[in-house]
Order: sequence, then structure tokens, then C-alpha cells
Amino acid sequence: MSAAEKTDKREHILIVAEELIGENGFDGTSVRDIAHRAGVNLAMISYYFGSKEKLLEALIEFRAGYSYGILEELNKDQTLSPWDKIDRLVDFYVDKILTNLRFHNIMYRESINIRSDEIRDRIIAIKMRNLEQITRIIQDGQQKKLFREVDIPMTVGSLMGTISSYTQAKPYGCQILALGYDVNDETYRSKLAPRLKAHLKSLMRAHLDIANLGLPR
Amino acid sequence: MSAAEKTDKREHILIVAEELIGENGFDGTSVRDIAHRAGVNLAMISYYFGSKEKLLEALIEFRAGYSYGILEELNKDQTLSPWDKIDRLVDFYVDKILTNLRFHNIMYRESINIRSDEIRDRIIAIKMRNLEQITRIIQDGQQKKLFREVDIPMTVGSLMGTISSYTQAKPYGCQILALGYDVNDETYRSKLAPRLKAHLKSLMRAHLDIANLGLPR
DNA sequence: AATCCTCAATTAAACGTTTGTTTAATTCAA
DNA sequence: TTGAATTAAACAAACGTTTAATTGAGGATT
Repeated sequence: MSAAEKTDKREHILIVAEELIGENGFDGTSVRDIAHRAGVNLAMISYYFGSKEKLLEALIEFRAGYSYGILEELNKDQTLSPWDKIDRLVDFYVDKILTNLRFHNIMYRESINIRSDEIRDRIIAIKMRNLEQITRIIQDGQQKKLFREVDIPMTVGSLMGTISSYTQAKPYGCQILALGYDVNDETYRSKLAPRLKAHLKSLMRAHLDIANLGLPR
Repeated sequence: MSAAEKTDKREHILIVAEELIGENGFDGTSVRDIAHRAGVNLAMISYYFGSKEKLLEALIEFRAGYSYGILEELNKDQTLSPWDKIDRLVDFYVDKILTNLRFHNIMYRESINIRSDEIRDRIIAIKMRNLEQITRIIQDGQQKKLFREVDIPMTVGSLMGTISSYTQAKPYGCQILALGYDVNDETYRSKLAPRLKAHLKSLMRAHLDIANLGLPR
């Protein structure tokens, strides 16, 4: 077997694991489920990854960089105004999270019960890096006297949390969007994305605009 | 054994189950864990609840009404302005969710993987009821020409999601709040609550105020 | 007042599965 | 022919649930 084929097989297992763990949780997914759905022998998972927990670590590592780069580019871009950057930030995160819906749910769900220090620290590090990038964008707008003073980590929490509240509760989201009970991920995303984007852009404009009032009257 | 003692025992099991499931998830918690921590015999859980899944149903039923009443009162109160109601709404939800942190996480986490139709429908019904109450408050403010037109379900998502993003990722939240790694729930709540409240009140004011801009410029 | 009866509460033990992981044998391309 | 890849089988432990025996308080009978 060639090296490429081996990598493909490893990745194939990771992608299948992402599907299943994203749907049923880490403890709700057995290595037999993963092996069966991936069409590989049960022992291959220990062979490739060592253990079920290390499979999860490998999955996080595999997807960890999925947001890197774009945020950096956004920060470096001198032609965009801070407002444009906020709009692009919203578009980027809504699209990114909704197209990686399964992995995003894993990141949020499995970070509650700290399985291992490595996994916990890895997840925190990813979130911190994102926070730093967004902080720069907002501070840029503040220096240019366009944005007012806001609690940046909480603002990022509002941005991510709004999206997460609909990724983590699909049946509820379907009800809100007037969709059927068991609509597929693609349909859900296509209905949800524009509504989330419109809301978040409007929310962020009102929240950040230095001309707007935000303090108790 | 008296009826009161029996109820106490049943409730005690539910409270212990809430702790463990909130910490380790439904699949990450065994009935043996629950029985041991509650100090009861393993078989008592089947005896009282029938099965592990029905224990979860009983837990949701036990805590389901924990937000009811207060929202109704808020709506009926004629002396409060819509802005006051929004402030109280924020205070109420932050306090409610942070003091019922474990149960809140269960509600959000277990609603992803639909275990049974009963549990799924129960969770959706609870969320829908909350949405309706908040909708009335916002519509009241709109009729009085204080609030602008906003996407109400998305706004509620922002409110809940912001809070959830910090309840579901305590290690990350500790980092943000500059707390130690393993701080107890009470300390976490006392540091997080005022910051969440201040941010959300400011956010909601800017978002809802009819005088503010929210559209793309 | 002492005895018996009843039935819910409680227990230890066992049930049959399923779990993650390992072993030892086999395959097969280089 | 070598060694990595793959397999079926087995492993012990943990799982949710059930069983059958025991306890013990409360009402009825003598």
C-alpha cells in the first residue's frame, strides 16, 4: 500500500469518526461503530491511533487549523475598513461553523468533560488564538474611532454563542426556521446561514458603533 | 418509610444524577456511578425510574419548571418599562442559568443526539415557551416605539448563546476571567455573572434601541 | 399485648451485552 | 523474504437490567 493510500485511510477513519462522534458524542460512539462505518477492521483503529482517546486527539489536530490563515489575512488586509472586516468575520464564522457543524459540536461538547489535559489545552489554545485575531480587528476599529469600548471576550462569546445555539439544537432550530423535523444538514445550513449572518451583522453594528448608545440610560 | 422520605430519596437520586450527567454527559455516566454517589443500591434506580433513559426524562421533568412563572410575572408587570424588563430578563437568565449550570448543560448537550422523541419534544417545548415569553416583552417595546424591528428568535439565540458559550467551556472561561484552572462552580459564577450581565445589557440596549443604527451603511 | 400477615423497600448476585484493547495468525506488496 | 498491513478471535472489564431473596414497618387477627 502506498503512503498516499495509508494517509487516505487514516483520514477516512477520522472523517467517519467526526460524523459519528458529532452525532452521538464521544461516549455514545463505539470504536466498532467507527470501524464498521469506515469499512475497516476493528483492530485498525488501535493500530493507527493507539486508542479511542488518541483518535479524538488526532481528529482535533486534523481539523484544528481549519480556521487559521483566513483570520490572519483579514487582519493584514489594509484595504478593508473595520466595518468590512466585521462583516467578513461574521460571514466567515457562520460559513465555517455551519460547514464544519459536526466538528464544531465536538469542540464545544467534549470541552465540558475534560478527558485529558492534552485535549483540553488544545481546545483552549485554538479558542484563544481565534480570540486574539478578533481582538485585533476590534481594537483596530477602536483606534480609528469607529468602534466604542466593549468587552471583547464577551463580544466574541455572543458571536460564537449565537451560532452555536443553533448548531447544538438542530430540532429547535428546525422549528424556528419552519422546517421539517429531520431535514438534512445541507438544507439546514442553507436556511440558517443567511438569517444568522443578517442578524449578527446588524447586532455587531449596533453593538460596536461609537455613535450608538450602549450604557444604561 | 414515609411518603416524604421516599420523595426525598427519589429527588436525591435526581440531584446526584444531575451532577454526574452534567459533568460527564449521559453516556459518560453509568447507573453504578449514580447509585454509588447517591448511596443507594444499584437496583433502586431501575426500581424508581424504570431505566436510565427514563431517569433522564424524570430529571428534565423535575427541573423543567425552573424558569416558569418569573417570565410570566415580568410580562404582566405594568409598572416596568420595556427597558427595565430587558434588564431584568438579562439578570434573570444569567442568574438562572449559572445557578443551574449542570442542568443547563444537560439540556443543551443532550438535545443534540435525540435519545427519544419524548425527551426531544420536551426540550423543544421548554425552549419554545421561553421564546414566546421573551417575544412578548420585545413586541411590547416595539409597540411603544422604543425597540426597533429585530429578528427575535435570533436575538434570543444571542442572549442564551452568549451565556452558554461560557457555561459549556468552563476551562476557557477561567482563562478569560483570569481564574485558576479548577475553580469551583460558585467562584466561577460570582466572577462570570456580573460581567455577563453588564455585557448583555449593553448589547441588548444597542441592539434594540430604535434610535440606533443596525443596518448596513 | 402479642402474634401473624402483607407488601413495598432494599439487597447481593447474576444476567447477557457491549465496551476498548490485545493477540496471534495471515495476507501481500516491495 | 522481509515487514508492514490486515484479519478473526479472544480478552477482561464495564455496561444496563433483572432476579430472587431478605428486610422491616404497619395493620389486622387472636
